[in-house]
Amino acid sequence: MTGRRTSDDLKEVIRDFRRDQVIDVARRLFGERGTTDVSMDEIASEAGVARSTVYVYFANRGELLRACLQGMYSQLLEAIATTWEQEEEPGRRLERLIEEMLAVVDDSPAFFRLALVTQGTPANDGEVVGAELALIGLDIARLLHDLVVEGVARGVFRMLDPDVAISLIGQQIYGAMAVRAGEPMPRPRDEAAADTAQFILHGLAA
Amino acid sequence: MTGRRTSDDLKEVIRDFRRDQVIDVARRLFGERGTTDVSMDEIASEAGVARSTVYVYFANRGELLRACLQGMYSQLLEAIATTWEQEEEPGRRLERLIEEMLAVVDDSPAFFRLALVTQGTPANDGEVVGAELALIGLDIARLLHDLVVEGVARGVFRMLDPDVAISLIGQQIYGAMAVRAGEPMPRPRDEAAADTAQFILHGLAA
DNA sequence: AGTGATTCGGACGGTGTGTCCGATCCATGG
DNA sequence: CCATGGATCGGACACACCGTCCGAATCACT
Repeated sequence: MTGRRTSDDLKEVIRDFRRDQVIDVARRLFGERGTTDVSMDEIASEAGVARSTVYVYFANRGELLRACLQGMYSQLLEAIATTWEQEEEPGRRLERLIEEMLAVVDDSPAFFRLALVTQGTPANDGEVVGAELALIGLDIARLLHDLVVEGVARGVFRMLDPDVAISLIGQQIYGAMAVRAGEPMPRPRDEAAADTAQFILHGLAA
Repeated sequence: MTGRRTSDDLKEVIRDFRRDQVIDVARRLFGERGTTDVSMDEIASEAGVARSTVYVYFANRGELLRACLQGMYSQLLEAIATTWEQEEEPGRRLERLIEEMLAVVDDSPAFFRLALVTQGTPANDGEVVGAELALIGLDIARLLHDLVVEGVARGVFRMLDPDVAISLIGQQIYGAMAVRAGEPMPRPRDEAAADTAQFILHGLAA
């Protein structure tokens, strides 16, 4: 509403702003009540726009879901990146990594539950979201790979196939997230992360 | 009048038979393509009955889902029970337990994905199924509890809070199931179970 | 053959999605 | 000052699914 002159750049900005406006609302609602329970109607009205306008910015429900996931994802990656710089020791890094991922769960448990399910499903929402999730998984796997190699090099981890190790660690983290997503009153996040990390480290220990 | 009891019993049998007929189809379809993607129409026609007839046996979609889960569940418990008798050593029992659970996943991966999501959600399908899943979790937790106590008593596991141990083991298994449910071409089941069990046992080792 | 239960087929109202189009607002440029 | 074009609105439409209902047909048993 401020500003006299509108250039094409400004229109871009406005457009992005509108988009984010809808995405924010959708993320909140999806996070609170799950995806199947939130209609496009509700998102639109909550965001203060007409339903048809939402379809100007997102081709369909799936695209909106994808946008929400991408937002969650980039947020997560950013958090992990700073963690990665702050911590050096593999065990600490793992613990902080887990803590960041649990934070995502705490942020929007119901939404995360969706993320879990849709993995690999050819369902309506699923196919798009599943692909997105797979990419996230790959990125995290890369981080874990480096972490395992580093740990083995330092002699704190026993020798084992990095691929198997990644898979097992990933499974543990996945399970921790999923279980937490389902709990009405989860434990303090740092405690949970510490326990999980310690258990994994025991399993990896030399 | 004559043979009333037999007649009634027969009706019971027929009724159960019909029910199972629908449940079998539903389990297959849900397992193949997920729950959101299979309509009641399709289940009915695939089972060779009218849609309205399905609603004679199941109050709604949620009830049908519950019935499917219960079928899966009792099948799983039965398999575990025989395993439990065959195996004595905690490590072996754990490995076989995991193998049985992965078998459930292999049986109907898409369906199992549902089971994961709905946990704790107030979504339409979710609330009923979630409750069912919670019960299953409790039963499995009981088994794991005994297993941990036994392992500690034998001195093969290090001393740790059984509740924490159960939670961690559960998370690992949960993750293993979830990841496998999302994989198009999962590894041989026994290998996966062996790796997972071994990792857990390392984490528990004295 | 008669009777009661079971199943069928289809109609209905409700809800949600995605598409479409005219009406409206508003900044810009002539 | 007004015309123009883009963004937005609001609502209608077709489609799909769920759950309910009811009359008609079918079947099993006496």
